[in-house]
Amino acid sequence: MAVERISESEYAVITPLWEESPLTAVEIADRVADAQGWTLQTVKTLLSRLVNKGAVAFEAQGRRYLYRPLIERDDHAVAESRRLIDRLFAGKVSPLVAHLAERDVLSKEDIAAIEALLKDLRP
Amino acid sequence: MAVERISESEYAVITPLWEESPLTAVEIADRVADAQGWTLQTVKTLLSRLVNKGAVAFEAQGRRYLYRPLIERDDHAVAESRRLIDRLFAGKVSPLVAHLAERDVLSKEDIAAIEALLKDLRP
DNA sequence: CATTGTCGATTACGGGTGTAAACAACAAAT
DNA sequence: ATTTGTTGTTTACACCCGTAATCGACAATG
Repeated sequence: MAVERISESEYAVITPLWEESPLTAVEIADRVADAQGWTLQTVKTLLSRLVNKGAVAFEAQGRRYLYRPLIERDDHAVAESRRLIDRLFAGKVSPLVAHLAERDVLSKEDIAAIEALLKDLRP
Repeated sequence: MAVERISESEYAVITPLWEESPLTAVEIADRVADAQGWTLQTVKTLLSRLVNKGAVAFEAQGRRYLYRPLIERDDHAVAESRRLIDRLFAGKVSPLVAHLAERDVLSKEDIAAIEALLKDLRP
């Protein structure tokens, strides 16, 4: 079953699970409280939506659940990136980089990093 | 007034206007019918939402409207790209390129194009 | 035991989205 | 002049999203 897309808020909630898992709802809420300022209830709602979407699994530990991610962070990042690149740049990455460069969104270090990794791709 | 974000469907409808403008609702519907298969009504709904969002303007020509874009294609592309890169890659482009390279999303030509344009950035 | 706290589950609710159908006004055709 | 078609406008409606409040069950505490 293909995993459904997850929303931006759901992404914020699954992120701590990619760093450490399993975690309880309370632990996750603690980790996102700072950046998001959500109540525990909101985090629980987002968690159950993630479960419904097949992106997160849980296992009961006594009366509470331990959550762990079912999707990979990289898979999600690549899928979302491809969607955007397909839609906005006809599937090519160079126009994206060109536009960002034009708008000075690329730092010196970022540019150097891209050049380095592309160089390593060549046989 | 900051222009609101536009949805994916709205993007599909404004796209023909970036290629040629002004256009009537019927002309736009014709141009997207192929890819999207929407009825004229749907296209009109999306057009009026774009107008409400300040992304498209119209001018009455007799009984029908001539639409033209108010936002730039590049501005939109860059804004959406930045959002994604900020969210998924902490604002850096190199991890994006790295992930795509890893998954073989980058064609030979795409890689060459990126290298060329980055080289030209250097003073 | 009875109260209080805590869990997950259910319900809420306004706004956005995808996808139109219905409507009112006007023009074209008969 | 009446019918028919075409315009934009209004209304629809189910589903997703952000953001919870409420509820019923169980646990902890007194």
